[in-house]
Amino acid sequence: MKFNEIEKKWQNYWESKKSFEAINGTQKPPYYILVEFPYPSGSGLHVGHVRSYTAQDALARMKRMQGYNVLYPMGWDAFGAPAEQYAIKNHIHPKEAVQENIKTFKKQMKTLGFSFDWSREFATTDPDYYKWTQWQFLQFYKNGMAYKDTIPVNWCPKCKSVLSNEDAAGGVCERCGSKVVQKEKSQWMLRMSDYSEDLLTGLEDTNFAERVKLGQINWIGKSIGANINFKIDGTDKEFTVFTTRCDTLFGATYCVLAPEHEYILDITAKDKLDEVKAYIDKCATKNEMERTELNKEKTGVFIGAYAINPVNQEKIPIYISDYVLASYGTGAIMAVPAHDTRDYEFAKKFDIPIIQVLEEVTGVPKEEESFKNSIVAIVHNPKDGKYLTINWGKNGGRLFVGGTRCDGESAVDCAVREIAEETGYTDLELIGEDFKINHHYYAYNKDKYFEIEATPILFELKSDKREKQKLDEDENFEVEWVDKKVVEKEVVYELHKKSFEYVLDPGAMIGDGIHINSGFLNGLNKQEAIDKMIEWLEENGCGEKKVNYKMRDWIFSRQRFWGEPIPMIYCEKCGWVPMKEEDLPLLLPDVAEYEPTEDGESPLANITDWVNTTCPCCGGAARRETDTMPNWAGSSWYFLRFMDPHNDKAFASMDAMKYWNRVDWYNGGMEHTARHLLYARFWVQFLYNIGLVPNKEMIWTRVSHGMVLGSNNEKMSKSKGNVINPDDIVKEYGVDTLRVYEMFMGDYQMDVSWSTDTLRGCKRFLDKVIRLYDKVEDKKGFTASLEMIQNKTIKKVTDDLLNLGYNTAISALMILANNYDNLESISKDDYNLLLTLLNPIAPHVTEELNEMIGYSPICEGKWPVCDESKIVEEEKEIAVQVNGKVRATINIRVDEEEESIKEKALKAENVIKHLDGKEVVKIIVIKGKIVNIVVK
RNA sequence: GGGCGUAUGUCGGAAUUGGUAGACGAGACGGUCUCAAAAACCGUUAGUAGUAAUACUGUGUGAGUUCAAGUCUCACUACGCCCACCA
Repeated sequence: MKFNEIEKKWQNYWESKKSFEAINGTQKPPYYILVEFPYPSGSGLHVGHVRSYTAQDALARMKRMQGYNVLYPMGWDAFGAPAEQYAIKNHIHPKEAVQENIKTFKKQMKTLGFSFDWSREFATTDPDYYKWTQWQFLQFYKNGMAYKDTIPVNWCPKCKSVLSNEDAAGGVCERCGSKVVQKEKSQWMLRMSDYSEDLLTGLEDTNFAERVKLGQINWIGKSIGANINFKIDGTDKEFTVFTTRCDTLFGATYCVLAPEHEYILDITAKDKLDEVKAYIDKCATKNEMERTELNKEKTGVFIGAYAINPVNQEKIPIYISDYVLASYGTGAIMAVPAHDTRDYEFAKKFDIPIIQVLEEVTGVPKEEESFKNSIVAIVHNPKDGKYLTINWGKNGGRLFVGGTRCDGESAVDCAVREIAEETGYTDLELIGEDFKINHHYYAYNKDKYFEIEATPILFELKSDKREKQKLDEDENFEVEWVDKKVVEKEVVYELHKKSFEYVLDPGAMIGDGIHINSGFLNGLNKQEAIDKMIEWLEENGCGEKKVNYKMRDWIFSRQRFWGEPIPMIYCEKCGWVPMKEEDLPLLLPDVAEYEPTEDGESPLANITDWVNTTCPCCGGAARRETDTMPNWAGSSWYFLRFMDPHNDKAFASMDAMKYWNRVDWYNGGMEHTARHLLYARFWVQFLYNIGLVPNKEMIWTRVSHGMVLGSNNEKMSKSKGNVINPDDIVKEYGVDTLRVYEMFMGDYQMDVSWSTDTLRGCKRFLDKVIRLYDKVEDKKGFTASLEMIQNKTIKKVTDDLLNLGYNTAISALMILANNYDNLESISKDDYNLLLTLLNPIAPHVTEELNEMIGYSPICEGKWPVCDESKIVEEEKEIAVQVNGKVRATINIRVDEEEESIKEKALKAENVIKHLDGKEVVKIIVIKGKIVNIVVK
């Protein structure tokens, strides 16, 4: 039989037998496997889809054989912009395009033999489904979790359309290339930020992959810092700043308020008012893109007022600048230019003092050290770009000029003196001093440990004028000018290396170190100082510990047609009124024009029949909300619906949800690990808090797969011509080959590129399995010589299918098949075992071969269990190392005594050779693993 | 700029979690079968030297910990993804 006939035959069999339908409430233990439902795009199934669906399918098939009631559902995340764009162009309702695409997807999925429970299929665009999405929105609203706020949106004046951040990347409309502007819009918001802490702690009740958890943690962005109150000089007013670096408070040399800050005009000096107002107005007209543009020159205005630094009562100037965001923290910062990049740039531009309060530490601090002030002098010759170094050769390598400061001598004076003494050059121009470094070292000539505070200083050479060097007797070095490459390669001493980096690329010192110029913080590192400063602030009533989250509330409105209508009505008299629950679903109207309005309202706003309605509260004339929900809405709870998909009384019954309990295994793309997963968890936690779902976390394990790239290692795309269509592969090689290949191609969690060569190798493997049929004899039981490898393979495959080790599972099966192939004949049971283990990945061909030997269908049978007693090895070959190098191997019994292993190891021929003339110091025996003989 | 991840033969990738690096597959080369080809089968395949036994080198770079490092620690480089004036 041809493989396509075999495939059809078994697919029909499964369908007619309803082999994969999950039944709510059976006695079997439930197991819920979920894979992200796709957006049914026009281009059909991607080979990437095939990879994750096959992986989960293999797990589902194994779990069923292990006796679980497996729920492995599939549906469609079918709202979204592409369908709407298509509809605008072709003047048809998006739902028609969506239906067409779903048909294609479903046909492809069926061809690939995925064991989805199709009886539970739905699309987010089904009114029966989005009715409940709308209903849940009403619950958010009724519990005070949904509110309206005015938010700037990306607006393309040419397309007359609101753009997502993605479509507006770089401030340019992705579709037409025109410049994106900001437009204020009143939007629905969900109070997601209220759940920041719960979403963080909830992770402990999940089994998400570590990198997935990290993604969530970073997105939530909890930072523990401090609020610090600054009094405004000469007034009784004060303002509060948020900082994560309160340890640097002694280095604060100015403050900055966001242009939107509420106090500004109250505290601005009279003669500065016009200037300040002008700046505020200018910022207001700038769009978010312009304001957040990278590498932009800093702008700002001094407002003529001063703040009092609470820790040292210093008067420091207050500026306003748009690099401070009103929406984060308190909308005001204390600026520490020495230790913050943005503050540094601003201070340089406005010539504000920079005070270093933290020193980087190099070398290793020791107990008893002598202290010195010193310098590292770097001299640059602008004529040829070379740097002045002194080369000590074997006695210290290449260094810059360095030296110790005499009493009362400034760092620069010291540097000038040392340069003259050691190299003779005197005609220098000072370029700059950089941040001091705290360095620890051991001086051989003095046999002493030193701690030095070293100042890196950069000079330019003005002329070759040179005097005689004044060298001590022991100063025996060459003065050499070398270029930057040589410096980077040969100046390896940490202090000098760092100094060079500092002066070459001056900027804020961001890292950890020890505090200086900081009163009671001196000598402490960053974390110690933060803790101590928070303590001090709280004791002195001028600040407090403050937790901040990056995560904001969820902007829940989209100015689009093809989304769930938001079931809210605006009445002049009653304000915003929710629709009555019994009137849901609020259907999308059936029209054929979806042009957005002139002013960026959703296309729904044009459909007056639909918009105009009556107020559910007073019965008067009212208008519907015309914005729709974001794509994320429907996908935030679809996994609950799969538990009870046909319920018309509730989104899912509590009984059904309690039976399935939660999603045991959820797989999807890495790109969704932050946002989709966070939205879904937020949604569930809210439903839990109002008593509608049984668990606070409804997803247990989450794993993310890597992408399937084109054979050229780039993302598959039509324009690059590297797209592989799964249909073509199926036609030429068969479904099972494609499935085996996609599981074998590489580490499941990492990106892999397509290789048709390797695909052929998988075909060969399946051909070999088919050929093995000719070796099957009508014998009873298992072939004795195969039992060990068989049981090892059972164990390996079972473990691997549960741990994403699909590629190694297949490799183990290949080894088993090779073992079979080496024999003259095998038994039916031998053959059936191989077929069963391979069945989850290659279900069609294995069922067929299994039927040919007269066995009943694998999918109705039991998954084999490893007999541990059969895999105990008695003898083992282990390596013998001499000084860590393998010199021989010896055979030992697994339970062999250490003494006897030692004896054998020492007798091995090649070992004897390597012991010759050496003294054995130690013999390390790791039982059953390795012997290492240490010799001198 | 930040966060996360990755780096192993010609290629995709293994490595019992610190214990014989390169499993399995691909490709290449040589052979068997054949009039021939395909398929299949057998052999070789990290590098260098050697007929061989064997020796040396070798998991992005540099240091370190250890009897022992692909695996742990630190620094660096390159690439990928996500985020980004987040204080």
